[in-house]
This record gives sequence, structure tokens and C-alpha cells, in this order.
Amino acid sequence: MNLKTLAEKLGLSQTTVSRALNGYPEVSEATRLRVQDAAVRFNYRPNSRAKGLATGRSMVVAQIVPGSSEHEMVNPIFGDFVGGATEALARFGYDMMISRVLEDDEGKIYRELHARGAVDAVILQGPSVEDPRIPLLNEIGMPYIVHGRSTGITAPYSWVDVNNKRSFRRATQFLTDLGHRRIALINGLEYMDFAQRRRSGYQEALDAAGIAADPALMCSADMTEGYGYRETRRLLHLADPPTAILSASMLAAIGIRRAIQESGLTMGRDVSVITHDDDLSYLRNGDDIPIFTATRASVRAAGAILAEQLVALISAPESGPVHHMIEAELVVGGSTGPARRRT
Amino acid sequence: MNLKTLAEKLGLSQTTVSRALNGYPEVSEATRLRVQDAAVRFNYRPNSRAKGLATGRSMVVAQIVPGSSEHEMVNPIFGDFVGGATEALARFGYDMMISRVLEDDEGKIYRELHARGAVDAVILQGPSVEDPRIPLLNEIGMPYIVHGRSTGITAPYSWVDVNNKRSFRRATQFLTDLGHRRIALINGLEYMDFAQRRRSGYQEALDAAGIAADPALMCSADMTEGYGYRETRRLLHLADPPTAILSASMLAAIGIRRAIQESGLTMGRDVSVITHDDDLSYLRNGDDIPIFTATRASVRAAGAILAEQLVALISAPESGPVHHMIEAELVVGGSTGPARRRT
DNA sequence: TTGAAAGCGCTACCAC
DNA sequence: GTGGTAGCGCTTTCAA
Repeated sequence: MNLKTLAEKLGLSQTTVSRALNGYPEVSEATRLRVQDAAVRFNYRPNSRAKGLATGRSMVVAQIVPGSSEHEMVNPIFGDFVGGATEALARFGYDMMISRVLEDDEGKIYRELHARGAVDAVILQGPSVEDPRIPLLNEIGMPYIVHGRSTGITAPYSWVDVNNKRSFRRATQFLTDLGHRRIALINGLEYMDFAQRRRSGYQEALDAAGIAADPALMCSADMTEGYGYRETRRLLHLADPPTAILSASMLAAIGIRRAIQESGLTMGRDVSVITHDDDLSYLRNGDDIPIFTATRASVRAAGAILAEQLVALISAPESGPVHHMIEAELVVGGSTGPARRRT
Repeated sequence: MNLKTLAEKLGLSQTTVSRALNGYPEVSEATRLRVQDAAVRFNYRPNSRAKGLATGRSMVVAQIVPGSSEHEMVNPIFGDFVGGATEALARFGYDMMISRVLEDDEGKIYRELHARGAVDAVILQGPSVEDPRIPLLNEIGMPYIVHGRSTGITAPYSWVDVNNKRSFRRATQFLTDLGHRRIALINGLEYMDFAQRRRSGYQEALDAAGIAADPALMCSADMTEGYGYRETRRLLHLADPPTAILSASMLAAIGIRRAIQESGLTMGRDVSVITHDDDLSYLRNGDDIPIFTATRASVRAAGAILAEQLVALISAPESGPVHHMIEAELVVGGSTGPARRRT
């Protein structure tokens, strides 16, 4: 069923039917109702491609799946973010498209998506410090929002970010308040902007507590289970091991817990772990592990927020770049006993 | 840059330029090269929507994000599957679109995607037993491939599936061979077809070993961390607890490990755990936990395989439905000592 | 308040 | 081997 046949069935012109369906004011209420009714009856849906051709907009937003040859795994919370964004976009009539790059040249994909007119805007994931994709997108003239920020970029750009610095400062301070002085940070790749911000929050809290940061207690790599495991083993074998570990990844946390357990230590008593991204709802009562967590549900919410900002940006580009900071709620799971093995 | 202006620049007709670019034979090599060169120089990309309108194909495949109001979390391996499928589809010129449903009426989405001409085919995730979406898609006439199978559907349909039954039979047999007789199964929702197949493989192996299945050792629910944790606690508090646990989810496994650890038991010595979907590369040497695992990389590969089959299906629908069984390689991590707490 | 018709950018048929 | 042209299904002036 297309516009033409629908119009014929109604004995109206395509123009009138189109107007009635798209909420134009110059249609009488009577015909509008008649048209809408018929559209439902015949299960009419305007053809996306034809509509796109005529309007010059595709009503599609693209997202590049992170994952080059180095880190093949897709972050497990990626699905949550996409789910939240997709759902929110759908409410505004947008579809979500996923692209994936093999080479390092992610810019090529953006250029092509734009030239093909395949998408109206893109979501930029995992920005690095001075991310080259930002000036590229500015040059191309494609609307976009960065999920995160990019230190060193002077040109204006739109972003939606979680306040990682504050989260990690608070988490670290939570530990120093309990008396911990040997606090390890198992961080992500530090060319990633968010990882730098987390580290800087950690650093600030240490400074505030008068603790000198120990390079032996900090590490940075692609967040995997094995990485969390190996680093935790290394940390626990130090002459002066940490009494607490700060992590930022669900996957790394699995390895961390495992390494602690293997060492015959008890989490929460011997080593406190603060982590991210877990479903820790079942740990809230009587547990002995103090845990801060940005839940997976909050990741979905972040996706939805970004989507809404993106729609706003597309609709009113003249308003300039949009910025939105998400102050993630930190949830404490488990009881919050003091550090046992203080130095 | 569009066809028209490119043709003008070359002093050729749109027809010729189009033919040269799309590999039609009736163009002279000389002009073809000239055209291709110009296309690259001017960074010309045919407009997707216009091309789609003209050809009647959208070159887009859709995937519905699983996750209704009941299970809000997206399966963490979802991203891996999508990544693999997206990459493979791109090689054939297809884009991947993600949709998400709020209501239970997933069928409505398929109907709409089809009516709008937004996609050429869809990927059906998480089929239940007698999944109603299969007859629906048959009726609509939209090409699709089911990721998994659906017992009870008599109509022909295309699928790509992992041999879950065999995997779980082998995993269970692996345990019975080691002397285990109390083997628990922490299963997914059993209206899901794959969960039923896993259970049936488990059952077969028990039967072969002459072990009567104990309902107290089996449970079924949405695979979450908390679920794995609670069920493992329950199991370990039984008068006659299991010496081994079979799980099938990365998330549930986190909870399982935690519950075991809290009980003061040691995984591998007191309780063997067999699980799925983990990055367990770091457990392969000298570890005391026997673990079978379908790695996340294999999930990506499955996505790629499904994508290839889907392209084949779209290209040659007259060949009838396609079927592809993936025999997942089972990886043993850790050493494989016998059960210690046999009954 | 309604309708005719000119595109949007491309493919594909038919003629040369 | 090359080019003219009629659509694909919709929106959007411009007229009535």
C-alpha cells in the first residue's frame, strides 16, 4: 500500500493525504479523520526511502561499534547503551544503525555515511584525548554527539558525559575515609579520555588525604578479565600490597575477584574492591564488601539521554553545541567496615 | 556530489556513469577507468536512499534488541554477535539496523519495518519454543534467519544455531567421567528454545551415566548475576549438595563464583564449575577449575556466519530455507582433577 | 481547503 | 558502447 493507491481509495489527491497524515493545518478535520482511519485500516506506512529522498533526511542515526584489531571484544555494556539510545530515538521517529570498522580509519566511515546520505547524525564512542574524529566531523558538517569528552580539543563540540572524575574522587575518598592508604587503580587505556579523568579524580582524592601516589599501584590497559586477574596478582605480591582496589570494568572485576580469592584473601576484609558496571543488587545486605557501582541500568539511561540531546541538536542546529553532564549515582553495596590491613 | 554533476563533469550521460560504476559489461574499459577515477577524485558515493528507491531494495538488515520490560539488561555478548554480523554484512554492502521493542508485540515492529521498506531482512534472536514470530514473518513475506531454532514449528524456516544440546551433553559427560554424580544445572528461561536444548543434553548425559536427575539440582530463570548467586547458595545449603555446577551465562557465573567463595569452598576442589561465554584465557595453566567455555570470540564468529547465510538467502530466495549448525569448540581451562566430595 | 506537477538521485528500459 | 527518459514513493511549491 502506497500513497498513490491510498489516495485513490479515498478519492483524494496524494497531496491532501500526505498533509493529513503529517499534521499539516490546512486540512479539514473531517478529511483528516477519514484519511487517518483509512491509513490504519490499510496498514499504510510511508516508504522510508522515498520519504527520505523527498525530505533530504534519512531519520537514521549511526553508531560505530568500537573494536579494532587490538581489542576485539565489544564492551559488555555496549548493548545496554545501544538499547537505551535506540529506544529513545525511536520515540522521535529515528532508526539506529550500527557500523563497524576494520581499519584504524574510522573517519573514512563517517565520510562515507555522510556522502551516501545514509544517516543524519552519528554517536561518537570512546573518545581519546585530542580525538581526531571531532575536527573531522566538524569539517564534514555531520551532526554528532560525543559520548564522553576530549581534552585538548579547542573547537566547540557536543557531548554527553558521565562525571567520571567526580565518581572516582568520591570512591577514592570513601576508601581514604575508611583509613585505607594503599589504594590501587586498575585503569583502562589512558589515551582514552574517560580513563584519564578517572585517574585524575583518584589522584585528587589521594592528594586531599595527603597520600603520595605510588606508581606501582597504578596500571592501565584494555579492560579484560585476564588483565584484572594478572594485575591483581601482581599487586597482592608486592612487598607492600594495597588494601583496596579501584576498578572500572565489569570484566576486569571478575578477574580481580578471582585473583583475590585464589590468594586466600577475603574481599572486603583483606582487600576492598570498588568497581563499576555490575548488577550488585544482591550484595546490599550484610555483605562485607564496600562497593560503589554505576549500574548497567544507568548506562541504558545514559544512552537515552544522549539520544534526546542528539535529536535536539538535529532539530535546532543553530542553537549550537549541546553539553550534558550525568552525575552518576553511586550505590554502596555491602557494609562499609574500615580497612583491616592498614599500613 | 551526485550522479548528475559527476556525469556533467565527465561529459557523459548519467546512464553510462552509473553502468561504469556498477560493473555493467557494456561499458568500454577506457571510460570505465575514467569514470572510476573521477568518482574517487570527487569522493562520489551514490545516495543510499535514491538507490534504494530505484532498485526496491534497502540494503539494510535489522535486528531487534532483545529485552522487554521483564529483562531490561541486554545480554553482554549481544555486542559481540552484532559486531560479527555487522562486519560480515558490510562486506556485502549491507548496513545493520537495530530496533528495540517496548511492548510484547515484537511482530508489530516487523510488520512496520516491512511496510516502510526500511529493511530487506531481519535477524530473529532468542526464539522460544513454537515462536509465533516465525509464522508471522512467513506470512509477511520478509526474509529472515533465526539465531537458534524453534521446536514445534512445522513450517520451513531458516536458522543458524549452535549445537547447544551436544555442548551440554559433552560438558555433563566430562563431569560424570570425573566421578561427579551430583551435578547442578543453572539454566536460562526454559521457554527459550536453546535453554530446553541445553537441558536435554544435560539430561542425556545423566541418563548415559545411570544418574537419576534430581529436580532440586535444576533451576531456570533469567540469567543474571543475582540469580546465579542465589541459586548457588541454595544448592550449597542442600543436605546433599552438588559437587559440580553447570551454567551457561557469563553473568550468572559471576554470582556462582561469588557464592562458592563466600561459603568458604574452593572452586575446582570442592565444587567444579562449567560455564560459558567467558574470557578464560588466563585460566589455562595449572588452574584447578575445569571449565568448558564457548568463548566470546566464537559468538562474534557466529554473527558473521549468520550474516553470510542471510545474504545468501536474500540473493537466492528460490533456493529455499538455509540451515547452519555451529559445532562450538569446547575449551578446557584449568586442570581436570576428579570430584572430591562425591556421594 | 484541495489538487497538479515538479523534483529528490538513482536504475533500467529502450533506442541509437 | 552510449544516451534519453520513465519511473521508484514521497514532499512541496504554486494554482485554484
